[in-house]
Amino acid sequence: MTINEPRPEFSWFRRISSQFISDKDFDKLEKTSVKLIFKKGETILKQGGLPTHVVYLEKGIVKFNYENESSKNLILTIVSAPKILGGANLFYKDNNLFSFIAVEDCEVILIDAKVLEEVLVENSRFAMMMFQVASEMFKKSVMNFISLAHKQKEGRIADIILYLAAEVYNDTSFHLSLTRKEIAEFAGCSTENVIMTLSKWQTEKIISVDGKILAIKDIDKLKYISKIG
Amino acid sequence: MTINEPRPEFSWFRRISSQFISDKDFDKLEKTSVKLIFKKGETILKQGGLPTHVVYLEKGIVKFNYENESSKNLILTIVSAPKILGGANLFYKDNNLFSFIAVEDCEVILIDAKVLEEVLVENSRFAMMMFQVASEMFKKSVMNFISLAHKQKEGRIADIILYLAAEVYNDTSFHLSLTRKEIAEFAGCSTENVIMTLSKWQTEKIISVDGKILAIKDIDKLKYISKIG
DNA sequence: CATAAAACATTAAAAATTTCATGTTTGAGA
DNA sequence: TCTCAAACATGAAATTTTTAATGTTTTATG
Repeated sequence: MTINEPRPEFSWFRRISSQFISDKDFDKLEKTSVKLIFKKGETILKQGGLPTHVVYLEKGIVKFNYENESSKNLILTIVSAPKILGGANLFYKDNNLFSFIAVEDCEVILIDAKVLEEVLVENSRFAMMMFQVASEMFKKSVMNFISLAHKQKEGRIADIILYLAAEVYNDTSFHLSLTRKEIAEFAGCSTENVIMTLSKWQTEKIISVDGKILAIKDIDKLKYISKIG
Repeated sequence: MTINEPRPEFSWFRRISSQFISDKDFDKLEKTSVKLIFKKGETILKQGGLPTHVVYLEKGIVKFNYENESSKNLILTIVSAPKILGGANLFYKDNNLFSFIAVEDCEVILIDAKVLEEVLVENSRFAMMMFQVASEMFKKSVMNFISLAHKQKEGRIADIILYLAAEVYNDTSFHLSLTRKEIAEFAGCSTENVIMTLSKWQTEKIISVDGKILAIKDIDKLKYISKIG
């Protein structure tokens, strides 16, 4: 990670915040924030660490990673910029439940959690807005977990491809920055299963895979697979 | 469901709220609240409905139930009184993601969501507290999902038994109000699997089952099963 | 109290999924 | 550019889990 400009940008965050808090309060947040650049694979915030900062993801893609005692990973969700991360960590005083890891090169702004809390206490409508943002993210992971809990592998992988297209890459054709192994950690199945399923779907012309470029060719069929699980 | 006393009790909720809001604000909440009694199996709040109320569970046990298109149920979590439910619904304006269903006879107080929001906006520390309560609940379901996602059936069922003892019944021996089918819906596996696993554990003297009374006999072994997954 | 429905239970067969073994391709760093 | 590790790929064996078939027990209700 490299320290960059001393004065963060906050463009998207400033725009949505300005309806709720004063310039003075925003300056307070800005002054105590640091902008950092993380390379693909680097850990932005570590599971088990103290939630001293809230992460504003300005650019890039991040995975929420949970590592268990036997070093097996589970990806809870994947999000793309611009977004405020750490909804769970934000108001939760315990150690971080999971890590944030850059899936692509990221620009993030670390906001001092204490200062943010001060501002939230002074601006209840701003606090409510932040809660809502956090709840949205919560909802997304819950929906993924539900898919995971009572669909079979194909339905789960279909859900993930659809989710990536709709929420992360905003396109039915995208440069997949996740490895097969990571998709497996997201779907809660073995790597081989992901590889086999993707190959199968390619021969069935549901998707096409060319190097790292994945394109959904038959979104209706994919949605059908998701539906029947 | 039967309408009971016109004036709700709120005892636990009043005690924790009193540090944050005025008596006047509390009265405002109280006046617009209704106390209801739900019998085992009754739905307190329905999936898909509008989040017009926040539920204060005064007495009883409630399951968070998600029903999919093919009428398969998934239990997200189970909680016991006293507790504020609907953390996700509270700040989330969309339709309810899941239902609250009484697992035992329950006494609940339905708080008008609009009025509560007014009070929250006026009392940011109270809002922060409420969000923290919601986050705690979020954490519990996430931990269950994680267990679900990369443990095998036995590890998952062990996790559920341990969770019920520690968080719901507060005892290693308890009157199990869930059916095997419900445990299966919580563990994300088939009913037969739950039945077999419980029988097996009984012969291995890890638990004892006598009618509806379940007792953990060897908590270390159960924790070991949970750990190795 | 009778009776039907739901819950509980057990087993074998079928299906899904993982593990393992092996090999090729790709990509990052010396 | 060479080299090594990781990613990608495939198939078969082993394992886990579900489904189905069947029967007993418990519980709720007329």
